[in-house]
Amino acid sequence: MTALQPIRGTHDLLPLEFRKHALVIDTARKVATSYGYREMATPIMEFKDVFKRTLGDVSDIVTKEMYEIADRGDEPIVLRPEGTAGVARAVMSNGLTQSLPLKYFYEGPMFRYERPQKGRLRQLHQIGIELFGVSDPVGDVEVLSIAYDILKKLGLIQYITLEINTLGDKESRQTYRDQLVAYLKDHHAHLSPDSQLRLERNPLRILDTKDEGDKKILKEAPPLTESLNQHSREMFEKVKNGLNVLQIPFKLNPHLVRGLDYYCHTAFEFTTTELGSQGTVLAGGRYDGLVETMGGPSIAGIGWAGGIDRLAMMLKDEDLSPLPPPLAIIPMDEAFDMHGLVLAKLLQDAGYIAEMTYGGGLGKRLKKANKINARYGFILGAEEVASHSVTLKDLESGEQTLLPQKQIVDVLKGKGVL
RNA sequence: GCGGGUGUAGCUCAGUUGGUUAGAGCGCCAGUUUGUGGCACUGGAGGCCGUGGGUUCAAUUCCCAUCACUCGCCCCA
Repeated sequence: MTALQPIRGTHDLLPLEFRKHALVIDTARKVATSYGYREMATPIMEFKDVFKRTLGDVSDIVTKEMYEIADRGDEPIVLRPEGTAGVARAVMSNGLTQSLPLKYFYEGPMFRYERPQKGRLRQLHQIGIELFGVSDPVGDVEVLSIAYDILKKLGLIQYITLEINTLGDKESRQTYRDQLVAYLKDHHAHLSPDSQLRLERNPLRILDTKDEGDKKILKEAPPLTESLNQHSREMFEKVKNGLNVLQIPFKLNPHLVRGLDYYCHTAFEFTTTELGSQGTVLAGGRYDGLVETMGGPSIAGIGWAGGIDRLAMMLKDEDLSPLPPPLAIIPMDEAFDMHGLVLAKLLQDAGYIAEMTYGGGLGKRLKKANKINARYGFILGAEEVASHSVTLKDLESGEQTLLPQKQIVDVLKGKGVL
């Protein structure tokens, strides 16, 4: 039986759920396109180095969450755990650093070897936006605006809060890191075990702790804002101003720290309380140093990734537009099935959704027509076939009329059916 | 990776203080209705009670392990 289960942390997307995914993707694609962002796709597999170099050697994603694939070559290959590094790699591979700015939208599966939970899968699906070559904060604002529009169009924005913070540039970040570490070292013994570990590996993440004891210690800690240099402060001011101008509400969260190494300056998260502990639904920030760490020129970058699975989970069945009712093709006997298929094709070519009913006589097939929610049925019996006609039945009123097959498209149009 | 909970029919869930053939509702199939559906009535199929092992005369029930889901932590979208 275990062989019949999907692999842990993966899911089948049956039509109902698939439509929610599709709605998220279609909405995002439409909005991104309206901002001039172009859709692209990178391979699902990459050399391990692409992520190792960029995400930071100590991040969980690199140290323990990547699916490594056995390959015949020597270079280790992995299933991509996130999208940005691959897109940055593609920019360099294709020599696109000469044609800035670059504006991209992408969508697809990512893979992380984690313990599955609600909203946390091993195969997860993301939409994402990347903007390369714009160091001005107007880029930050634009990218945030795209995210906001998408969430709004999905009807989810009322359940979602935008939190933002700045990490400052490299210099500010380093200064602050030193200060924070110095302070926390004095309190080392009182920190939670998790945070003690983070102090070595990624001290900034301690700011985001959920431990009450840690939180108390952090209250007295030097605030990040004081370590920001002039430039970093100005950047952040402009971002906040821009959001105000566009009337995008946000909450400052000085404890917001992105996990991935490549982030600097603006960091943001769209969060919800609807999904339990997996509250982040879309997140990102600025990553000016990313391309350079991969061995390319120094190019500014900013972007975000959104969790399709999480967003889709927030959608209700009613958020989906109802499927148009199909036309049911009803041969009265298997002998007329082929005639039915021919008739169906006629309707399909005219732009209608025509669904065949299979097996059984008239009564059984009418039942099947009801089940697929058809509004009209096209009955084909010996009489109809002999006279190249068809009986059109209104499945709501029961009213039916015999008409020549040639006329059916016109008749449907006359009834206003499309 | 760490800690807690759950696992009975396609779905939602009863139940068995360890003891013959494990139930309901919905859904599915068929019949009443062999050129007329929705409603109704009648009947039927479908479960190695997640999987493997142990204890016992006897296990779906108790114990252990395992798998999956789930809640929290870690991490992240």
